[in-house]
Amino acid sequence: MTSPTPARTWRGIHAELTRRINDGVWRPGELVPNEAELAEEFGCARATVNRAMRELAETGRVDRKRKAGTRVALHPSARVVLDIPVIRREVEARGASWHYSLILREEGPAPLALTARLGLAQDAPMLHLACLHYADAQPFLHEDRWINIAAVPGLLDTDFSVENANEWLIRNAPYTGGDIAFSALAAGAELAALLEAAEGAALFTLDRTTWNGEVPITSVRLSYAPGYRMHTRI
Amino acid sequence: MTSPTPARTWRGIHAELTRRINDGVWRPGELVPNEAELAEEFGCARATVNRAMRELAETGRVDRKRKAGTRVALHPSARVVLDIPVIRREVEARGASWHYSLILREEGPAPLALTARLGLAQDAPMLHLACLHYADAQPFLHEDRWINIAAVPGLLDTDFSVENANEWLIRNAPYTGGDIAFSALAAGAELAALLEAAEGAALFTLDRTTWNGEVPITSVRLSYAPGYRMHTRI
DNA sequence: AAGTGGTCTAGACCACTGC
DNA sequence: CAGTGGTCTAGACCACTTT
Repeated sequence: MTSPTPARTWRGIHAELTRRINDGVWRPGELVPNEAELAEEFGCARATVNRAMRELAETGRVDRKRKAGTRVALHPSARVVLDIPVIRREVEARGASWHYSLILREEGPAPLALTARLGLAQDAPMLHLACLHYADAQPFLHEDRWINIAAVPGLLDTDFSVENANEWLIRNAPYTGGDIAFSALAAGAELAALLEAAEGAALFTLDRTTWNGEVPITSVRLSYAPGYRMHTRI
Repeated sequence: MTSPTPARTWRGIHAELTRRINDGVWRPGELVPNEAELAEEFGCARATVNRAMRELAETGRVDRKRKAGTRVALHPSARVVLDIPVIRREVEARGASWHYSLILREEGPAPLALTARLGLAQDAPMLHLACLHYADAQPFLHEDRWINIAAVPGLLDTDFSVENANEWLIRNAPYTGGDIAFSALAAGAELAALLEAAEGAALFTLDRTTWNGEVPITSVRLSYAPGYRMHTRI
């Protein structure tokens, strides 16, 4: 086993620390030497060790606390970075041509379940959009979206039968945070018809709500056509 | 809108750069000032700007290339960090008690589709395990796993009716990389029965294959009971 | 060849937190 | 209070990429 990564670099040190954890030199829960000691051992600056350790902490391999030191994580959970691209680009990346069709546009109050979750008044004006994204001639995903009209200037002036909401919002409604949930749902009759799938088919579904500070921006459910896989590397 | 983050820190600079992108001060595709110039503007060291910029690059807000400089990303894709915990802990985090039952243990060759994907000989000795994880008395997920016997010392000596494979492998078979795919699958008759779900129910499914260098370690499919949601914050 | 980001250094001070 | 990680600095050299 040669080490293709040069030592003394933060990558080299990261690799060596990873090895020590994997090989059980440092056992789960165990306290590892502090940065100053490791810097001396590796003959490098403390900042270099810090950089390597920070990566290990970000991926959950170690837990770090001031004064308490650094410990090998007891329950290393796999941490995965998912890239959720703009839908058009995802379709095009598959070599298909993308197009898009607006199915529904409606102004009015949202379901109570939604306004409650967003912390909005029940009668807050919302824009409800539903659209289909196609890969070539095939339905790719169904987008069901509610947008907080008060939070997005210019929203009502935009023609979403031409402009697609997914990309328009990225450009025009920045957000500071939000949450995402993935699940599997059985296609109801209407959704099945739209996606040209069998009723009850298993659909990969993504629910995303975004906020700008305290202000809710939009809540969307993306239902992918059957067979969709979201893929990434570790 | 006060700025609770002090300027001059990398977080403060990160926030200010983010603001400039969000507010359109720097448009998508546009070249932003180089690190030295920004360091001068903010009155800080270049390393501090570098740290802020690195975060922006990691989350896909900007694209950086040596010599070419830093540009605001044209197609910002949402980058999401998913935490996939050890199953037992995930169940316990819901306040349920976890238990586990081995359904199948079989040594022998794997299906051709699998060996081919792993780059193993068709007759490579593999261990096939199937198990169910429970939250209290309710089936939580079904685990269908193949393990490369040659790559995992001590594998055949382990009693997986007592020890659960998920955690045993974490401790005993480190990996350097792999891939993960999420999808939605309809429950077949057997799986539906095991999960006490209706046949055809939509199941959230995770396929994960891990490698240690060039050596395939294990390939597993986790099928969660209906209703499961994988959740994270942005 | 030259410009840009990537990294490293040696030192310093600060912030948090367990004791 | 004292030990540890978190961050910042000023400077340097390097690696990559475009010109």
